[in-house]
Amino acid sequence: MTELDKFDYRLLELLQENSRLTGSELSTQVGLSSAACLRRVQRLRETGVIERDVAVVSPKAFGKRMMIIVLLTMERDRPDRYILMREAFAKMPEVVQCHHVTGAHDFVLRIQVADMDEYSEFVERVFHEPYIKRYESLAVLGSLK
Amino acid sequence: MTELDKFDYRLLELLQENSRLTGSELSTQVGLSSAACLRRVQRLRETGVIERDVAVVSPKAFGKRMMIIVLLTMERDRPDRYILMREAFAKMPEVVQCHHVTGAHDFVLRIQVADMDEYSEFVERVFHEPYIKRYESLAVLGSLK
DNA sequence: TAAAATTTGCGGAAATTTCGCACGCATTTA
DNA sequence: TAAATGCGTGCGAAATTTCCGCAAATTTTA
Repeated sequence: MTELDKFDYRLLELLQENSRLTGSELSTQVGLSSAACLRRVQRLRETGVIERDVAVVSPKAFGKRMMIIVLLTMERDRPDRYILMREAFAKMPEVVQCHHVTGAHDFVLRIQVADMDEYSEFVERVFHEPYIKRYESLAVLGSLK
Repeated sequence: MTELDKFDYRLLELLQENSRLTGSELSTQVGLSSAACLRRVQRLRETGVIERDVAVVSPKAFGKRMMIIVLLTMERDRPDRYILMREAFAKMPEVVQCHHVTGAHDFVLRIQVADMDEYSEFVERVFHEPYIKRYESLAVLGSLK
């Protein structure tokens, strides 16, 4: 893949904000013709610089009003457990993000639920397992980006 | 806003995966005409159920190969500092996500940088301030979603 | 500096989205 | 109960957007 120039960076910047911008809208912002913009965007997609395009759905519209970040520490006896955990988290609709990390904790999860009841039910179901040593819940008051 | 039905949920599910699906592609998956699908999607956007559409850019394509989660604890003397901090974080390109949380920590940041040098430079510049009491860096080994 | 390769802008063609309209279905109103 | 009203559908035309070929321009290579 060839190098990205300032036009590509500008396009990426714009599309990260709003991927529905049309060729001519991009054109006026970037200073290239509409066709040139679209060609470059197409290429950015093909080469994997743009991995995918997604719709961001409001959690509130789904009635999911609470966000919680969980720091998870597992028992150290079974390293293969990490892979299983990741796969399990991937399937849970409450888990909107999951990072495997180094340090005192093993996983950082971002959880989205309707209310405290739903969360405590989730905790009961998922975290009360023998191979989970500790978990710390941080309620999110507000977010950026 | 009126209630969402199973067609809407199906559309949201599909568009969260790939927001570039065309009307006719949605049509075959959902079982409504192309026009009906697009009308519903348009409505979901207007009513804010779909907040926005974004391109997901590969951090690696930008040379940002390291992801770090930071747990930040501030001094408790200046509550107004939180707002300033959030605004400051919003402007930093390294900070791709920022949550203000309750509990032992105050902020959870997700940081994206090229390498350790760039990270230590960032830490030096941002975290070595008198009103920051403590920070814990968790290097991300892998992520889901 | 000349040749080669890449990218651009300009149309027109193809694809996609938007819109008006008539219809069916359910709920409300008289 | 019958008529009226509202809402969403499918169809097809119009509008918009994307895609693609081509010649000119620009950049890279030798």
